[in-house]
Amino acid sequence: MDIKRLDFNLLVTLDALLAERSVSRAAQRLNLSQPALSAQLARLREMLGDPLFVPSHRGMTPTPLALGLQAPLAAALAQLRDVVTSARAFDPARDEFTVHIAASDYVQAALLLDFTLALRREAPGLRIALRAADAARLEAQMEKGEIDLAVLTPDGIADALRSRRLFEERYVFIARRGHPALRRPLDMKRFCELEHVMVSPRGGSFTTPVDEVLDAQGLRRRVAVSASTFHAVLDLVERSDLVALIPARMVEGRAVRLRVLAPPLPVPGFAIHMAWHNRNHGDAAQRWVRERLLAFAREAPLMKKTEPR
DNA sequence: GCGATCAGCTAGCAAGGATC
DNA sequence: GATCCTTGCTAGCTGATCGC
Repeated sequence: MDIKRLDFNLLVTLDALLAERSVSRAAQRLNLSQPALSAQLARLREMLGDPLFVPSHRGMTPTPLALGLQAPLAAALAQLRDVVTSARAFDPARDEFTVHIAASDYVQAALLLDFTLALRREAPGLRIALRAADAARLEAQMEKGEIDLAVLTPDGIADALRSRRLFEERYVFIARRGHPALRRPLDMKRFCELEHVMVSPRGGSFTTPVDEVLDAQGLRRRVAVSASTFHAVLDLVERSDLVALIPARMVEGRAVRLRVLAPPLPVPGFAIHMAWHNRNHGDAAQRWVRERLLAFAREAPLMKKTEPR
């Protein structure tokens, strides 16, 4: 094949078709009309000597050749984007851009809200869209450009994504100020007798790794409420005699209403990473946001002290 | 609802001629 | 030889339409 005759726009078209599996949706994605994209597909078919996509019940199914091209094509286009975007100068004080960040309610409260305010001071033209993280769909959302950056635990990050550790988190024990059970020191027996509220992001679960640690010691705590967000946990603990183990960063600034103690048993903490797609790796604006987030996460004040039990 | 095709339109490009 | 203008061709677009 003579590369001088190759229309590189057709490779972008093929990439969009492989992502969307539909001529109409690929056309929408590229801001072209459906006939224009259909014609480009016809030229791709002629160029590669393969049907590339065959009609199926809903949309188009890629042929083995098209599927085989998907990964190397995506990598090549990402490299091309790197070449172009890294050459573009980026000025946070003047440029206008939007970044879509996916994270859990914990990460949003513990890190991203303050980060958003700090970032806006440096980049007034910046728009930030905070979205709920869905680990199962994350890679596809990033591939489509719906999500630029995700902040989550490493087990939710697909191998194909790039990632970097932001910080380590630990759990603290919380109860409302004036809780009658905490007039005496908190030991394991009292810890297990108290009524707990825990987080189950997918809903319905009443056990966490803490319960496995307790189980190994032949102990059991009473989980009375399972909530879907950490905010609900904080609210319930502040308004009742329920207690909870909660990531330390969640209780920053709540010392007036809450007592924060070290847990009476070793509770494994967790790491928070940021993840991004190869397509954004070289983009100057995206890179700036990632660098600022990394610096912010490592500088952000973390409640290091807990009351003595 | 979807992809493919057609007719008509526009923009870009190469070739050829005129002018300096 | 360089530059400018005209002309014809081609690629690619859109809206309309067809068949599945």
